[in-house]
Amino acid sequence: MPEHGPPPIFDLLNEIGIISQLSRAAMEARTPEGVVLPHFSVLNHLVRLGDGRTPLQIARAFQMPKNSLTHTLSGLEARGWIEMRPNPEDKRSKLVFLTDAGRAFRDDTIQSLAQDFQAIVPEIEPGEVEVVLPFLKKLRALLDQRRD
Amino acid sequence: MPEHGPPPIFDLLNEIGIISQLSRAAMEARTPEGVVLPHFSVLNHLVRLGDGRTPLQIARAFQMPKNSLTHTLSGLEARGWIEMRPNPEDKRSKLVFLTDAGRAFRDDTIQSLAQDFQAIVPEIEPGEVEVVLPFLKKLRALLDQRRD
DNA sequence: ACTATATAGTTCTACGTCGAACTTAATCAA
DNA sequence: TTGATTAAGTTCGACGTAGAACTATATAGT
Repeated sequence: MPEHGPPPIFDLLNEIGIISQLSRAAMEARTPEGVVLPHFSVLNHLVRLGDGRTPLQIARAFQMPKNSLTHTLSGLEARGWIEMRPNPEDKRSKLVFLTDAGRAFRDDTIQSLAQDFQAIVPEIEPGEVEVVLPFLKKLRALLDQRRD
Repeated sequence: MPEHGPPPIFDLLNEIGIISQLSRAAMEARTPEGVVLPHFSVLNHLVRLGDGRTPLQIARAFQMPKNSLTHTLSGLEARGWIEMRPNPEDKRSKLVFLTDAGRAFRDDTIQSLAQDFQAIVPEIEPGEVEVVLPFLKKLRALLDQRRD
């Protein structure tokens, strides 16, 4: 008598939502007052993929509305972690560059978090990551293309 | 030149954060004005695990501060989807019960979402879920116990 | 029984987030 | 070139979220 509950994707998304909450809290506990996960995420993004990007490119990478990113960038700029320069190729646009202080803060945060996650890292086996991470990327891509 | 990046858990959490955002947006697009993911999550929780629980129990299940849950419950109550009754065993406390309208809304939402996720569900293989879901539960448990 | 402490839930306040409207510049059409 | 449309970024307003303080009740210690 299959009161066939919701498909497993609901369980997955439910769990993902809670983990997202918890990891954000964990991250923000290690970070100066008013510095929030998106701040770190943007810095990390710029380090890994290179700076000199436009705000819109960054916003799209995080599936985040551009007005939200404006707010995040203004916080980063106020702390001297990024610089906004005009985009020579498009006067409407800007380019975002990391400062040395920005790189330093990003590195320090990773250090601090890695230390904080020391107890967790060993519990994660490479084999699991090999399955889970691609799966998550697939799921993200599916959700992304689903919104017309 | 090993600028050895952050450990894989950072990638995992990053991906999880974005998926959480996307799935929330997808869910709220299918839902009446002002009805937000936690509303549905709480209803779903009560259906699956049974109602007659206290707000605090629910808040803990979602790793959510109790004051946030107060807000969510008041929204559910205002829409007639739950009832709050006094807890006979503890006069400080209350018990949360589903109404018929609440169950109906939950079922309808699942229907609508399942339809919406039709394109995604087939892409998810049972074998993947068997690995990913337990992994996520483990990760959640680790993150949870990590906050002292 | 009495006091101190802990717990359930709410209120107050601050803030991150996001849709909508706006400004300015680029692109496209004729 | 001119006018219309699209794109980049900001501003404004509404709202969900969460820390801190508060009220009321329960529990523990003596």
